[in-house]
Amino acid sequence: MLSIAEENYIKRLVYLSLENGAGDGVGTNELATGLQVKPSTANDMLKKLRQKELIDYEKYGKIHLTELGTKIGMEIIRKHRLWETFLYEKLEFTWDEVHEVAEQLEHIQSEKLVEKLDKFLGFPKFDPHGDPIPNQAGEMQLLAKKMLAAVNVGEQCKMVAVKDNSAVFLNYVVELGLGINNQIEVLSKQDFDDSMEIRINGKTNRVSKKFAQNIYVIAD
Amino acid sequence: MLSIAEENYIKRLVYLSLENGAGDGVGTNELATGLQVKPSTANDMLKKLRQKELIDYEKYGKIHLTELGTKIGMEIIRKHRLWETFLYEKLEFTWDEVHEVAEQLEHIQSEKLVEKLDKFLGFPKFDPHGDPIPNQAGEMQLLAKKMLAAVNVGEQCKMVAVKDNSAVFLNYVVELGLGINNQIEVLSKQDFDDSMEIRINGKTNRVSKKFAQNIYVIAD
DNA sequence: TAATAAAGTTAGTTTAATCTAACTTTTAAT
DNA sequence: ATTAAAAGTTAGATTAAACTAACTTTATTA
Repeated sequence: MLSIAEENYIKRLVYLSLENGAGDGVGTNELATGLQVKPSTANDMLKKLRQKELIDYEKYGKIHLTELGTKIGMEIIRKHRLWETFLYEKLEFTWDEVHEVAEQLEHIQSEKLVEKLDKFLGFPKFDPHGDPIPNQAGEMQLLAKKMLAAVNVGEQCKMVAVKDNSAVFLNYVVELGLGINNQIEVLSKQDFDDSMEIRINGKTNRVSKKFAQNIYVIAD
Repeated sequence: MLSIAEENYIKRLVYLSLENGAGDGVGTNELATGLQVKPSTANDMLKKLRQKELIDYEKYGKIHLTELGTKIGMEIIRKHRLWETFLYEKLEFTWDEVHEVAEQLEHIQSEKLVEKLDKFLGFPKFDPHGDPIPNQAGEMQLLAKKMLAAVNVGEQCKMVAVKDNSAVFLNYVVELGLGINNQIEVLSKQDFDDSMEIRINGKTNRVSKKFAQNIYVIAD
């Protein structure tokens, strides 16, 4: 069984592998930064994880998760997202509060707990941030998510997730009356600063480029 | 903030203090045995906990929790029993499965989580084992749980827990129409074999001494 | 009450996860 | 193509929580 520290390294590796795309692999410094540890610390842990056959890499080379490592990582993400859903749906936590507590809950070891929780929540497919929840086999729906900034004038879309999970950003989102699965229509764009006018539930707002680059949508 | 190890020592000290009664204090070996560590390990931790003013003791003397130590201990027990209740009531865990998982969940740090969970469960006063759940202030109903076998003829009581968790026993309990919080009236006792006649929901049954020694009740 | 057992303590070691500082390899830029 | 910067590694130190072995104090009992 893995320690909490080991689980955190594996989880971060899954996220970074997805971000970097395809078989690009992950770097030591990148990983260390993401975990807020020094590269030397990450390096030590990487040796241990390779020993346990959860990752694969050569000295000075990129890190890749093995099949086993990926499976374990997906389980942790599954737990994280199920707990986020629980906190949001059942305990009235807000969007920005769920993450921190889920970071702790994701390390609880009990297969039965995860499956019962999943059932209790009605087998949700997405968490409150709109991110897909992996199933028991570690598979998850990849929805063709894109940035709001990439939507053309006159088109409609549906918000599915946010990129930035900070409290300041999420508060702003809520203030705009925007939530998961809400429709957004792009009314106009300014070439000068890439700000855009959008309509949410009949209400029109102007949002910045930075904002539009932190909202994930799907075509609608 | 306390580490999981520190929390486990404090929790065990609360239980042992209650068991030993009044101001008797707890011994190092007793504590070490309860936590499945060596006395020397416990001794080191005790120094740290004294440093943090959670306990009070002199070299070679008995250990007493301070007011702060007791408060923290009761919070951990509160969390443990709320989680047990959650697992039992909401996730269909059985009586004997809840403890192990609650041992992990009790260490999650989030005041909001505890209070929201309490509310979600409808502010329960007892956990699935019939043990009282401390309130936010750390106070709990001290119910003098006793064996059904110890109830006098003519008295009424309420079942709060079972001692034996075996399937054969639990099946028998169910067959008798007995469940948690059910009233039981002791109608008569046979001095010969200590069997007793009891009334459950208007139905009268004769049960053995062995049975009566495996049902916990409180006066009613 | 003296001897022995039980309880408690100390000193020194181990392991996991972190750090700093110094070093090596790879990558990028002039 | 050299060299400087970035990325990655190694060595040695630290802290928390555990251990063993040896020791001291307190309690028991013959």
